[in-house]
Amino acid sequence: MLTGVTVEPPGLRERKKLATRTALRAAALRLVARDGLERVTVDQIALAADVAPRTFRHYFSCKEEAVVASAQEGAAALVDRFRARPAGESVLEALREAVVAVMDEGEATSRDHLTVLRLARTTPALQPWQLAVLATAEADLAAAVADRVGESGRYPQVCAAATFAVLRLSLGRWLDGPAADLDALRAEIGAGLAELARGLDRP
Amino acid sequence: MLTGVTVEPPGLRERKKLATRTALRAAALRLVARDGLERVTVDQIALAADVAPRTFRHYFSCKEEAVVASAQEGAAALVDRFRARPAGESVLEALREAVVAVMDEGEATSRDHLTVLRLARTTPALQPWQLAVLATAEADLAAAVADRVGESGRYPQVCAAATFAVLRLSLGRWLDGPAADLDALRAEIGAGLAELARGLDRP
DNA sequence: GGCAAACATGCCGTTCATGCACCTTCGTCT
DNA sequence: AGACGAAGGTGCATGAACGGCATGTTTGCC
Repeated sequence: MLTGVTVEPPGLRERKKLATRTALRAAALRLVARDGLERVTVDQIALAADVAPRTFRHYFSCKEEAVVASAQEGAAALVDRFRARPAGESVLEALREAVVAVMDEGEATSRDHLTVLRLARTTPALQPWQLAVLATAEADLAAAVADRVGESGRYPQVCAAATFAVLRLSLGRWLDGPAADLDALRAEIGAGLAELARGLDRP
Repeated sequence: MLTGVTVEPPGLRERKKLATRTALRAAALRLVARDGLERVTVDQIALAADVAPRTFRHYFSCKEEAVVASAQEGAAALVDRFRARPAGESVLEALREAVVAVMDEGEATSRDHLTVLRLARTTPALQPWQLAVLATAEADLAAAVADRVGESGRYPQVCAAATFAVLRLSLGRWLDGPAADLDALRAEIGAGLAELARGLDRP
């Protein structure tokens, strides 16, 4: 099992809650990707997700948060894959393989994640919320790194923060660059992580 | 000269504009630090800064942005100090010394910066905006690093992103830790940057 | 002095955001 | 099985936020 939290099967209530949340974030992403952030209201998102407008704010505090929620799932999946990597790999190796694993599997999730990234680059108002998502996932990744190396000091935090920074940069550079295929993205991320592994100082 | 942008002395209009902006961000920080983010309205901030409520949104899109604007000045100062470091120092050395220089000088600015950090830790709604400030400064720092090493590829971006990540983490760890003096903060930042210099991988 | 651009302000409508009360649905206990 | 408590979903009301537009005022430049 990859998710290390809930062991008992979630009840009907939990599943409905998750379904509502998923419907809301999917609707938010779809509408905003189609019409632009400014031309979508919370009411429209709620309507598209078949819930009352008031219900929307039980899940998200604003439409920006709903849009980037898809990226949150991707980041959480990355942490799960990292925890599942064999102990033989070094920390950065395991991280790189986890990234590759996440990209290779969930097609729909992966595409949502990339859609969010594209949106965040063209819509400045989304950037703060996208960064907040990364910061949240960063704490989880730091805990996972701490578990892996058996040490809970500064290193896991620095490692997690630097990794997500490289991930964010690499995706940006990939979207800016000429080659838009996944292999180019893997190479970009690998090169970024290699720089972290090698040490960042320069004379 | 440290600021490498404007060469001609700014006219009266520019100075008044800057004064208004400064008054607004100072008022925002003071009121929010005193009463909490939720209990301060944009109208109150504008009133305290002696401008019309409508004028506020010519400068900031929301009160959160006004509060973290103080941190933006601190980050911009760091980039300036980094550019001023002698060429003999390595990149991370220069960054560390720039941090020390910023902390040692501007007493008022430094305290505002730290106040923002403290607020951002107790007020989750501020976190996205604080991170956005760092991301903006990150681009400037990457450009400065590129100028220093004479290379505009991936390395400057990774270096700037990792540095700001370490800075953010170190300040957080310092605020959490027992010793609240500036020497402890310098040590924390130095240790974090040393980890970046050494390379982050672990077996 | 005069002119054009930029800034500050007021007005107004839309959207956002949240507290409160109520209803429905789910989980659990007996 | 039936009942009860808890939690989610909904509607309503209210205050704040946000942004376009028109207007007066200041600034920079000729």
